[in-house]
Amino acid sequence: MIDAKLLREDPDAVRASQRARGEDETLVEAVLAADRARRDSILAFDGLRSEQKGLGRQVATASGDEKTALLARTKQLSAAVKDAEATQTAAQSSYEDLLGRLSNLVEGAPPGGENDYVVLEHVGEPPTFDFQPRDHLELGQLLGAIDTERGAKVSGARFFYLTGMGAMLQLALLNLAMAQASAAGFVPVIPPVLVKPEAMEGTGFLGQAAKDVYYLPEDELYLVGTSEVPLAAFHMDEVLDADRLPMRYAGWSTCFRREAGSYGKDTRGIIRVHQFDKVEMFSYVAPEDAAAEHQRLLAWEKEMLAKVELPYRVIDVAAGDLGSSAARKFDCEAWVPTQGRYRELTSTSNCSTFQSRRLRMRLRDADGVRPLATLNGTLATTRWLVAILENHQRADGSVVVPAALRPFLGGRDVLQPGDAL
RNA sequence: GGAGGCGUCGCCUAGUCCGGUCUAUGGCGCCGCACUGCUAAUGCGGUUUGGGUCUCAAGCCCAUCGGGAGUUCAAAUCUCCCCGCCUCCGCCA
Repeated sequence: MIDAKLLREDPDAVRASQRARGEDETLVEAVLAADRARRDSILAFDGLRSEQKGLGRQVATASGDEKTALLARTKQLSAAVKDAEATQTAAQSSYEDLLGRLSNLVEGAPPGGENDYVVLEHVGEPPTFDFQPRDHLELGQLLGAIDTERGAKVSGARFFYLTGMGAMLQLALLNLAMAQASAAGFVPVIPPVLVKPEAMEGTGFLGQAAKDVYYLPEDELYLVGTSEVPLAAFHMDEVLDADRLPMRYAGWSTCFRREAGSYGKDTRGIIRVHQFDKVEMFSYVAPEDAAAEHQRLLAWEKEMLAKVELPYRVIDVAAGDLGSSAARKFDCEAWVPTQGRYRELTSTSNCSTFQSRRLRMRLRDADGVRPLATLNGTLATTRWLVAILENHQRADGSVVVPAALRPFLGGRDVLQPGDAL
């Protein structure tokens, strides 16, 4: 939810943001009209209610004929109050519905759509092989690490088993990420992955992303596509003391995505799957600190990528490709040798005050209570295994384990085909 | 799954049976002021959140007693549904 006051005072800024995203500009007019209707209805209701309360106090102390007369008047008024209240409730909810459809205000993202990102930097060199490199699935099968056939047999397309060293490698990666986050001051969290509609709605995933969300109608619960959801909703309906900020959490969770509309895309291997694991960073900060925190999250992602020794580039995602909650987004994309291109491994979004308004989270400082900003960023996912396997492979199908991961694998420095667990 | 209890503006708490100056009591904490070498103590005042009005502020107004619906001229208080917490019983690990 965007700042209603800003919308009223500077609707052009909101129109410009909608335009940059390629979204409906005329929505701005509709919201403004609904806002006027809402305020009119509040004015009418408050006035009547005030009168009713005054009369009520007189009734309480009156008696006899005087009381009878007062009761007659107040009875009439009561009907008018009921009408006004119904009008107000309707006006309020239609206003909120419209306001909720506006995406967050873009802050500095390049204009354009999916292909209009700006490359900010390249880090590391793509490896050169004097042999024909194998892709991650072939390596995974050689190493007994990835089993997509049985994944499909048991659960369907886009499901897989991690077995043996594959399972261990993923645990090592996620543990390394948790260790880094914890050392940086993040509170480690293992959150619930089934959440109420309120949490899903509040984080902005029931808008344009709704088709990618698993829903359990019997229980009215959603499976989260990222621990961003439970981490953002963690402080729902709370007022946080400003001197406790920034508050940082690192969530480890399984993530579930329907991947509707991506049929035929990345069907091989584990690049795009319905279920994977992820360590996610999440920050609550003062709005004026959000841009700086965004850079810090990006720096922590780069630190993690350096630890697993992957070549990658950083892109500034274009306005039209942002999620509805994000004001700006940076992705780190690792080189995938067999695809000859960079693929997203991390994504960090500055949601400014958009999520905190929807989830009714505020900060309290000397000046009073005001919204706060939320940001999130990826620290490791199952997809990282793709890049690690492919970039660190050797001619015999073995894979060199990056030094930072070895302590989490009992000191093992190479994964060998035929390795016993 | 069955039975019962509880939920009040940071924390604790009065009020709910029997609806009406509840415009929600008191304490703790916190903030401001006064007094005082300093601190402490004491005294006085303030202290939920959201919204509306207003150029801003102050002020004023409305809503808010877990959430929703209902009864009533009037609901913290009565009725129903839901949520959460606790206790006991049953069942399963």
